[in-house]
Amino acid sequence: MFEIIAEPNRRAILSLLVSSQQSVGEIERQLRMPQPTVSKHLRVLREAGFVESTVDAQRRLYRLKPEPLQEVDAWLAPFRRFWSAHVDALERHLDRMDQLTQTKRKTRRRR
Amino acid sequence: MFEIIAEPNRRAILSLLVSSQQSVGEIERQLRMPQPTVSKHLRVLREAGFVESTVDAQRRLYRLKPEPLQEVDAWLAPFRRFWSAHVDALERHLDRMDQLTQTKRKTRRRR
DNA sequence: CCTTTATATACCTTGACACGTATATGCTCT
DNA sequence: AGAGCATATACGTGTCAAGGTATATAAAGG
Repeated sequence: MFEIIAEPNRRAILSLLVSSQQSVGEIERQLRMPQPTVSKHLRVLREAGFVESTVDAQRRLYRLKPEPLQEVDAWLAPFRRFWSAHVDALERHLDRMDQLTQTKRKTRRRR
Repeated sequence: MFEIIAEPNRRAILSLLVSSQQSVGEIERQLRMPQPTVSKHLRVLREAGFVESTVDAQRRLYRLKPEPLQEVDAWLAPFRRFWSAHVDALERHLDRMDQLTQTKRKTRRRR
């Protein structure tokens, strides 16, 4: 999963698809990427469940599937807790600084 | 950035550090990973700004830095919008189904 | 000082993967 | 049926990164 989105071209493709579905040719043109490259990355993305495709005559329309990226999001959850805890700690620290300094200069930090 | 967290051992190290700072040896033991491997991954993580270290006698204590993972989180933002839009669409769809069926059977989906 | 402990680095080998080029598959339209 | 377009796949090549083993650096303690 993480290996998949480690590849810059694949991330570019995913970012393209977030707005709407696209054919291979459209992706190829917008990203200025040789067609076999696009097809191969799409294959990887499809097999990993990041995208799915439907047939439209000779074209294939690719669109995003949410699940894998949601798992990435889920993996990030503990870290989000970590850094928001840090912001809290920083705020408490600043508040304490505030307590200490407000006796000297009579201004107060806004909340 | 994405390349960094694509490596499973590095993700394991990051997950360890989310609870509290750890020395190289502690990481080595908890993850059952040879020491040079740990050191090399920590170097990569440090140079990419995912962790920082302080010296404690012969030990080095490594702790998380939030910024890089926050950037990953930021990259995910558009996709979060994408899939919550989809949940919304699904809900609207179910509500419409509800409208259509409630005339036949007199029960109503709970909100 | 010398040994032990903790961590970092050097070197080598191996495997995976991304790319380019060429070619195959498949659909459409005349 | 044949030409042309859209997409997929096959193959050969180069690069890079991870792992293992050995060794270097450095601090602690007797």
